[in-house]
Amino acid sequence: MIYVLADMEYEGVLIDHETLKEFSKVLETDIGKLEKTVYEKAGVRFNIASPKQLGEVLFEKLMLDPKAKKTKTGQYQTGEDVLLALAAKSDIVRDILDFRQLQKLKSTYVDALPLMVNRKTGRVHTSYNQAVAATGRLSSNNPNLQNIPIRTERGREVRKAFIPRDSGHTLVSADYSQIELRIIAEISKDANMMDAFVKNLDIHTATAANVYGISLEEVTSTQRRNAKAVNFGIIYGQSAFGLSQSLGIPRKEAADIIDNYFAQYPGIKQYMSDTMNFARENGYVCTLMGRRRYLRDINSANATVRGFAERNAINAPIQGSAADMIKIAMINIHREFKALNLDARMTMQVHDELVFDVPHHEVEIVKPIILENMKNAIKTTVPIMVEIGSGVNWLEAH
DNA sequence: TCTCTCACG
DNA sequence: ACGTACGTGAGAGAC
Repeated sequence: MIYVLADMEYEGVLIDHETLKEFSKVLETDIGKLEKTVYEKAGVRFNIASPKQLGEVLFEKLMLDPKAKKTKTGQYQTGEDVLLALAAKSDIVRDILDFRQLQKLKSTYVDALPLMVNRKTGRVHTSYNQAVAATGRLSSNNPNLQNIPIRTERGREVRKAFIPRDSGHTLVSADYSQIELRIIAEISKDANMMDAFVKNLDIHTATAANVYGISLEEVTSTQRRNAKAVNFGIIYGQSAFGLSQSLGIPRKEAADIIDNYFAQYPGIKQYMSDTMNFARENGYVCTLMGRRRYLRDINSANATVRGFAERNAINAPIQGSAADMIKIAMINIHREFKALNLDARMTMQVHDELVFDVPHHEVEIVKPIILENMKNAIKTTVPIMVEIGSGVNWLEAH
């Protein structure tokens, strides 16, 4: 793996300066407008980027919430969830949320990435760390290329600035579909969930049909949304409280959904209790490939501390097995590219996605190599699906 | 250097 | 009564 990562780091990625420079100006203008509006609505100039000052303005001057909560250091909480709850009745809060989003984009990505370009190569060279994440995932720093925006319209603009090395190349991106849910199906051998993947169903729709006892065609968008939240929450050991918070529904309703979920997927319930028992007796848990995560707090007398360790015990084999799988795929793809003397290069890894810089004439050669190696990295019963695309920038390739 | 916030899977 | 979903890295402010 070291050799693969070294080659990726040396290779680096090309950034389109002009796109980012232009975007930075646009953001600066928009941020300036938002600042002005916020000052007018607040009746005072202050540093919006300071959580301390912002909390005082919102909760002492404007009295937006008499029951505003404070952090353990005595500051008002001004996190996104807090502000979103106030946004419905206060347009200054909506402006502040917009300000935050744009400020983050500008300072963390749009202005910072060009400064990371290497003088000699003209490219950005991240570091991939193999021994940071406790689950076996990689991490990336200087700069972090594993958290480039994608969820919002304006965030996606940043991805357009990640481009091939020249006009003779194209970016190819391949990502695993629902890899963690496939792995929990594989590890738990739950018949119902395996069946959904074997039939290549939309897993969240299939889960909704199971949980609500209806046919696939009858599933509403709300039911699918609820099922999706449970599918994700389960991977992390989420409680009824947590599910009710994330969906904005009563705790009783969340508890019913979870009960139905475990009734439909008894193998997953079994996996969770087996894994916790294993951890209690052995002090560690294992991935499919035998990687261990030690859990020193698994038998702690402190329920909160123990709860954290228990959720780690459930999550680590899932997240860690997915990490093992993509690493094996990377080694095999790297080896095959070398053997065939290809000019295509692997340039980025984002947990379930690989990105390549490929000469046009090699695109149709590398696609099957990438697909086969990603799908077959580890022998599984559950089918593993990979989506692949190409384009003139990272957003288009995705 | 710590805290808070927020970007990603 | 308490806390409540896992894994990261980075920027800005405050001290």
